Amino acid sequence: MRKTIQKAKIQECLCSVKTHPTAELVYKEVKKEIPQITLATVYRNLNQMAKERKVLRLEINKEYHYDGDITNHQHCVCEKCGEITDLFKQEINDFALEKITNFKPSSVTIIFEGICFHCQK
Amino acid sequence: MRKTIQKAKIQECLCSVKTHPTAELVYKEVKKEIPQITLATVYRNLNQMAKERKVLRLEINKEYHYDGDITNHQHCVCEKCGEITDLFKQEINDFALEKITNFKPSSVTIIFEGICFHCQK
DNA sequence: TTATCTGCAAAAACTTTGCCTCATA
DNA sequence: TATGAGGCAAAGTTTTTGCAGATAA
Repeated sequence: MRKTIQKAKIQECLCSVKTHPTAELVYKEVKKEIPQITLATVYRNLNQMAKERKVLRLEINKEYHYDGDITNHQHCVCEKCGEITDLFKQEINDFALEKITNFKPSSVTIIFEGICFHCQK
Repeated sequence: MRKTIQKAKIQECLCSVKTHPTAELVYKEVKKEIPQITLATVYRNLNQMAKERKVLRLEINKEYHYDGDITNHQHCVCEKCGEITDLFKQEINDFALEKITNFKPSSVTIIFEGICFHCQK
């Protein structure tokens, strides 16, 4: 895997936000600094990085969302506004992994769907 | 919501399998009994049933997979063969829901990715 | 130098939608 | 018989792919 400016900026972009952007959003952001970049390049790099577990890929509402934070955590998705927020409860993952048998998990994905703090008002 | 043969057969199909089929697979199955049925009808009904929480809709590998079992459980997805199996550990969901704050969850989705029992050999 | 990566454009895959007809209630 | 549902075809969205030229090592 060769170092390129595109790759570096994509990773930089993902690590600097907590919004779990889609490839499209990463593209728009990175394009500000590298105008000639294409969506295909963004997809290719994000896929590669996800495969190497350098970023997290979530499937939410029929789109891939990416997360630069690869520490174990969970996600909350608001059914009203669509916002994706993090929940850091390591013990949830630990508990879940403890219970599993007959299957060798390499990852656990835990997603809560519901109404976020703001939309509850 | 009006009763139709299509709807009934789709639900029947989902409830009789443990394979978490996609709309396409449900379509192929139901088509054996209702040859004139279309994929669009299957999608429309599955979406409706998912919204009414009569079936479960999972997003796995960029496809919707449907589950006729709406009791609380978890899913294991094999990274080799793609098989989706159920894991019934109610306590995992309970534990997860217990830990959550500032968010009103209506559902929890817990997916383990890894290598299934068969592919481990 | 050479193998990998990017940009561009086109294709692919999955899902939804519009419109008209049919059938349930 | 009135309205919701299905069939058909087309469109929409998101993601992937092939190829030729560019670039990192």
